[in-house]
Amino acid sequence: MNDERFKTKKEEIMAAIKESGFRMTRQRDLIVATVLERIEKEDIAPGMQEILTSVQELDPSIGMATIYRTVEVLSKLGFISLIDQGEGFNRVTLNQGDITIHAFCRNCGKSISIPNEKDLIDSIRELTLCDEFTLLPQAFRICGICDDCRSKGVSLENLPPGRGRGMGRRCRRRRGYKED
Amino acid sequence: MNDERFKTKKEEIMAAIKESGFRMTRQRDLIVATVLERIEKEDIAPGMQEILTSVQELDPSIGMATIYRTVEVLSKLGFISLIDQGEGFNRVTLNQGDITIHAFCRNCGKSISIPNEKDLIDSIRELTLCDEFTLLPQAFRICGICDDCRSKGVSLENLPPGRGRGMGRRCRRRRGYKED
DNA sequence: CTGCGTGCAAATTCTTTGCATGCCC
DNA sequence: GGGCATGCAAAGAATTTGCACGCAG
Repeated sequence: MNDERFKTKKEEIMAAIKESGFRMTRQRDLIVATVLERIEKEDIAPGMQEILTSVQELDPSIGMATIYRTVEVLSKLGFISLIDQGEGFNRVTLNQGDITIHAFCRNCGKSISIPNEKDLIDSIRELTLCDEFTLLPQAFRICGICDDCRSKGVSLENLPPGRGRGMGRRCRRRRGYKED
Repeated sequence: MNDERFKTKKEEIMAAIKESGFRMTRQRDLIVATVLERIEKEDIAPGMQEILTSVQELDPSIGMATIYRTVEVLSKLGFISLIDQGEGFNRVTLNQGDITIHAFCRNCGKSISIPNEKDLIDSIRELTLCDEFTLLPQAFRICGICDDCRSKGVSLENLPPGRGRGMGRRCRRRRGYKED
């Protein structure tokens, strides 16, 4: 993914934000740029916390609420999708056309490229076009075990927990709990 | 889905629980039965709260923690998957073989049957078997708009929010939110 | 100017866990 | 009888929101 396309995408998004009646702010500019950079240059679907951390390197005053609110706008405009990989939080993926497939290794979390992704997308689109219902633009996640992990002996039997929102979390800290 | 198969499935699960070293309890029996009934008879992927409510009709002393803990066991044994449809909570689906596809209408929430589901499953399996990575047993969700809603004029443009864990929730009720 | 967007902190919801006690094997 | 399972309530994490103020248009 070259700078050319990166810039084009960013401008496309910014234009759409304005056209839709939303306002273009310094914060939104930074967030859009950060998300695009993460996704397009590192091929990673970033989590909300990661986005916040990156954005705060450029402007520490930006808070998490703004990240969520901007992501909501981008989602409404159809540019991104939120996917839950069972890690306990959502990740942001860029929509490629109407159907995006995101495969990852459930052991190491790495993105996995699907050899015939286009064909698979076509299969999904074809099978669901047949008049039963209208497919919405969306992102699919496929979980597997990558080659590296597999060769290290990781298999279905010895996978780490990782199901549910935080299932298997262990350490806890105390925080003032409010009762009313 | 007839009673015969329902019973068989339940016994299969209960046997697996014991064989794996877990214990079979009155609570687990009720939960397994309830989940199977919901899924196989009503063709619905129930949420945790729904399961609790149903189970409590049979035994009001059972708490949510037990539901979560039992679901975790069933998930570990590979019988079910948790899927997040962007509603703010997980739903439980029964794994059919290694790949399950669950399509639903993003407007009314109804389950949608995919005409050529088997073919689509084969496509996924085929494309991902090719030595890049090992596909894990899992459930996919496909969001669309069902025929009914579509004919009522629902389209991509006027869909209710519904993305993220509660994104777009508007009316909130106080803490003790129970459906009854 | 007008009112959307932001920052902050508190609130909310779903989920998980510590602990005392129950009951499967 | 030993130890996993359960119930309860508190804790925890991610996400959302109310409010006062800032800034885009």
